Amino acid sequence: MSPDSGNKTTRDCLLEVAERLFAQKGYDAVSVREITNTAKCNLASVNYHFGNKKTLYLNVFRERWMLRAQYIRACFEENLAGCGDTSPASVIQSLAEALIKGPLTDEERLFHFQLMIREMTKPTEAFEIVMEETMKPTFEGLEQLFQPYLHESIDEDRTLLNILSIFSMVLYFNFARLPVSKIIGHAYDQRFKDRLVQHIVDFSLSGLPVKENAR
Amino acid sequence: MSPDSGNKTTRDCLLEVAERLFAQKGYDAVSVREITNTAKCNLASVNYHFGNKKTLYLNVFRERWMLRAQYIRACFEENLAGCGDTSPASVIQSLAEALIKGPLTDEERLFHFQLMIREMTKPTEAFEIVMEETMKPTFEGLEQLFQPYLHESIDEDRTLLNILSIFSMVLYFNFARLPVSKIIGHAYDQRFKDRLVQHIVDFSLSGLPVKENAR
DNA sequence: TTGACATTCAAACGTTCGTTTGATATACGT
DNA sequence: ACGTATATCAAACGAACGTTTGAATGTCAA
Repeated sequence: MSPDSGNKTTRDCLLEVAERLFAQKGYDAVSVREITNTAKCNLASVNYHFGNKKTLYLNVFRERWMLRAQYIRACFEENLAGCGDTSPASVIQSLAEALIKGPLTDEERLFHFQLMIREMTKPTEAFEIVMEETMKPTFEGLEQLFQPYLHESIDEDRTLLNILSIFSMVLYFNFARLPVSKIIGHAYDQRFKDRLVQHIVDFSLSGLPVKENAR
Repeated sequence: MSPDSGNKTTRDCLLEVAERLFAQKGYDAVSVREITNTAKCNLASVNYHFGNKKTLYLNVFRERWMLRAQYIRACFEENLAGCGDTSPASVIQSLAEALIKGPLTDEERLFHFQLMIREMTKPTEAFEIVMEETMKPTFEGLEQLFQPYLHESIDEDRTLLNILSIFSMVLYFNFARLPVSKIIGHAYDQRFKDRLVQHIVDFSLSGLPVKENAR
């Protein structure tokens, strides 16, 4: 046993290193040699433990990505339970906090959403995992939570568009840190993340803060 | 002269094919051989006309991406001029229409935003082009348009966050067609795009359509 | 201690990559 | 018609790729 350092198995070490590199550079830009060198193990170990590079990538989603998605979901449900009600304000607040501050470290969160974005721009087999086992259930849950509070005239499609819009903001502020930082002019520290959550809640509930007489 | 078909030069043909493939698959997943085969020209022509693969990629941004960004911007300004005023509703409507229906074909629009997303997740030298020459100027213009209509208490940062939120929706609905289609349950036809524009305007101005007594 | 199994290792496999080369074909001013 | 610059071509270059191999090492029940 000679993985990265500590008592992790070579297999786990490969998954950990692979996740970081795949998220940062994308599947094709990372070589098996780069993974095994970073993990300080033999070149052949990827094929020994996972069969091939593609299956390693897939297992990053199965064994790591899915786990993180479950953490985030659990955090959302805890946040919401702590609110005492299921008003849209509470739901959005709980969701934004789980996704932007949440249970993950900054690094984990970045990898998580980078991998997600990569699957959306160039879907592989992992796309099904992301969609069917994570996004669809979450969106259906949100739909049911919002339903009683929305105007009766709002059909299902519009509710989904609203949820997608909230999701797009969370996703964007998570993966596009670089351009956001460039435009806003400061880093993603704790204070900024608090502000981000507040902004997403405000914007989702009221849109632009326009003067009444100017609409 | 033996490019793709018609009277385009080999150089232009290479740029055209390269844009499509880079957008669809990403820089590393596309080989020079795949580009030159698709463009029906010789393997060496990439190096003859552009020096190397990386410079070809960069020129896709310089000669094609930037041009499209200018078309979109011009379309936005036309739309806004047609509105007769610069109220937030008119600005957002003009912006959403330019970006979602706009002057580009569906294919062009997809490539445009896919390339943009790729630069945001893994920036190269092209990132500077996207940020400094396109996004920053656009955002500053929007900021000045919104300013007179927003509550005086709103500082610059909050205005930028609002603009980024609108932008995140447009970006998401443009590049994430696959997951959006999967969740909404139908394709990106003209009717859906009309609806999308209307939704973005509504959501940006009012947020969720929540009953008054439930906020 | 032995034998069976799981894991790690250095080395090599054939393939594909980006790039270079030198010959050949075409276009154009003189 | 000639000479020069421009463009295209087939072929080859060395390097890096994913994967395979077979020997070496470690682990542990019998």
